[in-house]
Amino acid sequence: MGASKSDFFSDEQNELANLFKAISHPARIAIIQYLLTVETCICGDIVNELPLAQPTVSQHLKELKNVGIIKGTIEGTAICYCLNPDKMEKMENYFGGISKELKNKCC
Amino acid sequence: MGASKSDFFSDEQNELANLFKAISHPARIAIIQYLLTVETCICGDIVNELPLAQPTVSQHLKELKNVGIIKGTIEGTAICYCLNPDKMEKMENYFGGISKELKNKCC
DNA sequence: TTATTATATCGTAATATTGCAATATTATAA
DNA sequence: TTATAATATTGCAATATTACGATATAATAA
Repeated sequence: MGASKSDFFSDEQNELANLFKAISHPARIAIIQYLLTVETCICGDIVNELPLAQPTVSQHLKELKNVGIIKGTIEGTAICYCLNPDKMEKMENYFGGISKELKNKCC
Repeated sequence: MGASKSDFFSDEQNELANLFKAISHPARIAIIQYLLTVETCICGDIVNELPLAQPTVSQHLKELKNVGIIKGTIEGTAICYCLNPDKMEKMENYFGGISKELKNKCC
């Protein structure tokens, strides 16, 4: 046996879990943070911003891409990454719903 | 080498990553969901709500407890779990900050 | 005391993640 | 065409996560 009995959970539960898994690593939090500080979406040197080797950064970017949190378009030799507001909003809304619920409970 | 070069990232980046890691599994999303539907914090039978064996559920609860997302107090034979609004708010605020930033960018 | 009930911990197998060197790919420049 | 630059993929070692049977612990009930 091992990891992940996702068949027994709802699509919604699995999607949320996958989105949160994508941002559950400090390097990927840092990538998102960097994308926010850059003026436009045209970036390119994310590798130089992180204390990790190029293949490792590429892998982290792939994971963010796989769940749709970032989008990348080819811009000559470089690649232009930007955040996908829809996915960020999906996660934000999850907490929005929860904090409303919590106000009606004890604790 | 392997997992986690957390020393190279900030405390804030690591804390956020750890919080999101805690909710990056459908079972733990389901646990949070269940805690929200229960009227009061006095619960107990979370095991029966999930398609997982008792030791597995206990392990998932432990991970949520470790990062402070849930709190548990002994209530006779059972244990009363409830969500910690502070941690939920911390995650919610993270997205609040981001969606503000995103409004000023392209994409 | 001896059940019983609820939860936690231990041990272990299966699988997933992280990180990077080496190499491949892709697009432009010379 | 042959560099050069930027990013992706492959392969692999180290480590982490997931799941659960067996067992331990803690609180009440008989």
